[in-house]
Amino acid sequence: MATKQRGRPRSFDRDTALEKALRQFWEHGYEATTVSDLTREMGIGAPSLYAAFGDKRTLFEEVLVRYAGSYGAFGGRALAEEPTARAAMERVLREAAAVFTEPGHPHGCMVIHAATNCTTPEIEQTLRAQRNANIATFAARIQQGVDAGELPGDADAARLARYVGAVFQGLSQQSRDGASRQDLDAVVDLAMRGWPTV
Amino acid sequence: MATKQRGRPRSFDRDTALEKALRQFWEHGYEATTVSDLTREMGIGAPSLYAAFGDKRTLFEEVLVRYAGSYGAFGGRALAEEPTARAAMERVLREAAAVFTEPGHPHGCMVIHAATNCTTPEIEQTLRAQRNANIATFAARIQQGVDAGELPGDADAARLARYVGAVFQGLSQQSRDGASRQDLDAVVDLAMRGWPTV
DNA sequence: GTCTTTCTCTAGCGTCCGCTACACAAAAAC
DNA sequence: GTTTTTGTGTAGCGGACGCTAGAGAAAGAC
Repeated sequence: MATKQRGRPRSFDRDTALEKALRQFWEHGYEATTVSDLTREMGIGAPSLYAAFGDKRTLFEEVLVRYAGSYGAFGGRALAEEPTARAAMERVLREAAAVFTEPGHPHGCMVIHAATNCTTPEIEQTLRAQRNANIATFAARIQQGVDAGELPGDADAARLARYVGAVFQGLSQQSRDGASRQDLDAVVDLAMRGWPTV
Repeated sequence: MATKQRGRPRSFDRDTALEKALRQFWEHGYEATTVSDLTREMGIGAPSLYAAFGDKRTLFEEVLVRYAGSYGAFGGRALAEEPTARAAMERVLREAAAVFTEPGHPHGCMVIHAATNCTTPEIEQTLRAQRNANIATFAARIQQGVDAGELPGDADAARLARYVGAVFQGLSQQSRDGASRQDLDAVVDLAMRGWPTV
């Protein structure tokens, strides 16, 4: 494999261009980002974009994968690495507060904001499913904590997970509306006071 | 005033048509709602729409006023009628959980979701300002509670208000993603556990 | 060098967008 | 009745959208 390519080589770096596309979709959302916006930011012509990435929707789907593996990967790490359910959920929220307000890229969570007003139902549904799947992974981690006796035996993992998800989404909206990392950390402080103890 | 109109009378009820427009904007957002969608749902032709409501943007602004005075009015009532800051904030969240999931109209809060991915910066900014203004009214009510000794003297009204705002926005997103009123009530239960006591 | 393969550029396709000119219809004023 | 005023329907404007045909440019294979 990886045999030498014949023909004229691509004149741009595909990975760099993909990152530029990601930033555009993150900032403006799927539909509000036009192919013209993309080609301008990526520094390439429309035919090059279509040759390298397929159509706009396929490009967006590739952007989603890239996002999940980079800016959106902190959640999975927190779930895997923290010793307790509470520590995992708090770390998810703390890192969200940090990433959502980090300078140098758009604020908030792309999965929450990129297809809010979307006339392509499949795209809207894809992101909605992603959000609900994330909450389901929270619930699974919390249930582990319940089973381990970290939480009261009658604690409802699904409800706690939805609570964390709602706060997470609130943090994202707040960061879009101008809140600072300190502002969001204060929200997390208050949110974690609701966490049940044995 | 109210002297008899000359000329051919309007063949549709303006208020009914405005409510239909509100539902469309609430459901799909400002930009994803086309004039064609509006005329179809309102049951009128495009020239009638433009004669009665001005352009699309002016119609949306009138829809915002109507929303604030109807579906969005519960917040102001809670702030004015409840005796304590805590009761006011909890009622805001409880009524949000109810309204956001009420059958018969779109779910969630229009001010939060109608201009998320919006290429008209003025519209996006108008709704952002509305959201932040709402949080500021929360802060003012909470400060009253602090001054009245309902809360610890060092309680930060602005931070508490932002917390309530974040939970409010999380409830709205959750309702859009399919959460039931019971689901949201459970979120409010947990959220109010974070509220400070003297 | 020539041939083949692949990328890039110009130019423009068809469609939908918000919006409106214009002719006609329906009411009050007279 | 006629005149005046205003709403409605048809039909289409200019522009932006996502996308692509076709010609030329730039590389490896030989």
